[in-house]
Amino acid sequence: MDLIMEESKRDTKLPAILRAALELFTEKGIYATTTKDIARRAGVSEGALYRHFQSKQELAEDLYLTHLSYFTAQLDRSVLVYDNLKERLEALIEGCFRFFDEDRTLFTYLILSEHNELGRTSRKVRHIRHLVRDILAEARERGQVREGDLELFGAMVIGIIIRVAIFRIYGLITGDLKTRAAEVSDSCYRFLAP
Amino acid sequence: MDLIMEESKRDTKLPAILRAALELFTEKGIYATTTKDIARRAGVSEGALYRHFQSKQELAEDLYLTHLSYFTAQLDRSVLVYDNLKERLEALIEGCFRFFDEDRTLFTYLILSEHNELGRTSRKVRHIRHLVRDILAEARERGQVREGDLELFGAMVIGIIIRVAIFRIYGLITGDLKTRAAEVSDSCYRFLAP
Amino acid sequence: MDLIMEESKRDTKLPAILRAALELFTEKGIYATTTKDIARRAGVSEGALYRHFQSKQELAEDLYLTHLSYFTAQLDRSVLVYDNLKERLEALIEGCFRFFDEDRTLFTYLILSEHNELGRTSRKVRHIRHLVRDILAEARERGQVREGDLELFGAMVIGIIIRVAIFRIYGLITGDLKTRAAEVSDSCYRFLAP
Amino acid sequence: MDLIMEESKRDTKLPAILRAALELFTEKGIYATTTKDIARRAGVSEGALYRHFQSKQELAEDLYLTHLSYFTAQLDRSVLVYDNLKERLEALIEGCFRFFDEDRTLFTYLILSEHNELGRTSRKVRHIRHLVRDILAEARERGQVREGDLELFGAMVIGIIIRVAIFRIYGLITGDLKTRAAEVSDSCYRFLAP
DNA sequence: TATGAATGAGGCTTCATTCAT
DNA sequence: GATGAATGAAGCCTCATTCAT
Repeated sequence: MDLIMEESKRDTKLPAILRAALELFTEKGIYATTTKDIARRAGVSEGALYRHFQSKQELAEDLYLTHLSYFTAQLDRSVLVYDNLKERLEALIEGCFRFFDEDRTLFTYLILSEHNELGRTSRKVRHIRHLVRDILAEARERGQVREGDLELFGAMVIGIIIRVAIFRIYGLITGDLKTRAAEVSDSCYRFLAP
Repeated sequence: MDLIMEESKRDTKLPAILRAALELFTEKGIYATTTKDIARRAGVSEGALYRHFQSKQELAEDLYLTHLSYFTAQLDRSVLVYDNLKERLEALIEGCFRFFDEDRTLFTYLILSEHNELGRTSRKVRHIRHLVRDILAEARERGQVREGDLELFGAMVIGIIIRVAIFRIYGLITGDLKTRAAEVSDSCYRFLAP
Repeated sequence: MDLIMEESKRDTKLPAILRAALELFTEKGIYATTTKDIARRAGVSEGALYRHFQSKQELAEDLYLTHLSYFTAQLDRSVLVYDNLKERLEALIEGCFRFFDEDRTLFTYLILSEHNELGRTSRKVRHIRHLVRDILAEARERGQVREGDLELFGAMVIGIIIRVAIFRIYGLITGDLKTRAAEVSDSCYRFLAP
Repeated sequence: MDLIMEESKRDTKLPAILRAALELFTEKGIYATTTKDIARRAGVSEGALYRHFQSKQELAEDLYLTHLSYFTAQLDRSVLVYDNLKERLEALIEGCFRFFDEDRTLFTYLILSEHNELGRTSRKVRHIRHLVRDILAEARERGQVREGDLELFGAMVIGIIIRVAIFRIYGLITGDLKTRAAEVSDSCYRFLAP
């Protein structure tokens, strides 16, 4: 009984606000999204936003930091199951694409958006960029990567993942990305392998 | 005499406006750039902008369409010199990277910015995306590309070019990109070749 | 038992609210003080304020009217003990300064603040202004005040009391004001005496 | 002709804005005055305020610093004509009261308002408080002031000037204050003289 | 023609007050 | 009765665009 009351007290409009903000930030960018937009889509008043966040900016940053931490941690775990480059690339790319298929909006906000608007905040958190760098560094130690600048290779892997997702959004590619994971990771392996 | 002075005034201000706008749009985005910003950096009054453009939006679009057309046309010519995938990739990537080295701001505005802010306008013009698509389609006809979805391959090539440039901007890669062109086009060829 | 707890709860919160409000109104002014400020400093919820007062304005007015009535009545009594101007001035000024020393915040709220924010309300209650006027009128009848406009003299006496207190707050004067009472009332007497 | 054009260019709404702001700040306080109030009374749009000032606060501070500097400098000069306490007090008080009669609103804003809202800004400028302090210090050196704390005496003189003006505003005193100057400065002299 | 003051719409944020729990 | 999330009305400020000079 008490529990229920507590529950219902907590029955806040926060989730609706978060979802509305995420969608709009992704669709139009943080700047172009107005607080009124968010409020309307969330079905609340504008003032309600400010019970949960001090500013629109803070809302955007919270959304970014919270979810990106979670996503990267998950991806880290998936990758660490394996110890060779080929399987790690597969795990990485499949993890990304599965996430894209499950919540395209969130993936777009976290990974595809360039986020000049978040400023330094976006550097505070582990990103797939760091994961890729780590994967390649370890692979190099084990002799699983051919000669060449690792940062350059990292840029290429990440560029591939991101642009494939963007093509999917624009409809230049169709269907679930998951079904493309093997082909993409195979391609990456082709240019990385010794 | 008056005429000449007026002429030269006009000659003198438009380029300043265009350059100022380009820089600011690239640095902060179109939305976040104010007309006052542009006027101040160009050394003209705010009102003066409206002698050349009907709106800030039009200025942004003009800038995009004009330069992108020109760049893509140049790149088209460079690529058409060759008739095989390997050399065409080299021409493409070297063209892009050389452009990046020569005018990073313009390259960023044309190719790296996602430009939600330009809306449909950004679809009106030939983009390197189309060039890559054409290169791959012809290569496929000539049996120079292995099996696999061409759109997917295209996404990957473009993703690589773009992300390498972005890494350069963030300082994760250093030096002129031109020096990386061979390594990058070689990598592309490795995963595209039959 | 429950009743007692509730009773004591009520007993406990109203004074906290009143004190918090008084302090904040004095520090920042009524306008600049938010209900959230008051609630936080009093350790209650914002909603709780509305159990005791219908509005922030009413709280401010209550605070003013209640305490000022009480203070002026006390001062009236102190002054009426005497029947000559000299001693009455001493009683008046010592009463004011002692009050200042004992509860500077309350004195400031009642006497030093100009209270545009209270509007007409602040005219509803007997103020030291009226007491001074009465003292001087009686003194005039008894030939204890020299020639001159009594209202002007009243303004001067009150101005002296108030400004000395303000100087104390700004630290331009130091120590308990009580120790200055004799010197100040003597000065007043000097310019009032025939 | 050119001159006229230049003049008319400068024919800005700034004076109207300054006057409207001054009046409203004096009537209702800075806080309680909205930018909309100011704009309406000045007959301009709200945005127009921001061409001349960065914020409402800056407008309030400018108004204060500019005019107070000017007023105090004038008063300084009037007082320095004399070299004895009696005449200096007369010059001081007559200067204040004449100013009050000429522009009551401005005098109120500069001298009568407590201006918690201006914060530290209000300490940046010479105030009649400093002038009075200087007058008394010199008089003490010349043996023209009786024993006693000079700061306390200063507080009393200023308190008298201010409160007389406030009584005039409330209508407790009537007529031009200038006509009261002699009586007031005489009273001050009575309690200051040895 | 060039300027920059002005406009007016709209953005972000605050806050007294209400109300469901 | 107490809580604090929510409301809705302002408040301050920004900015693309216009227009008198």
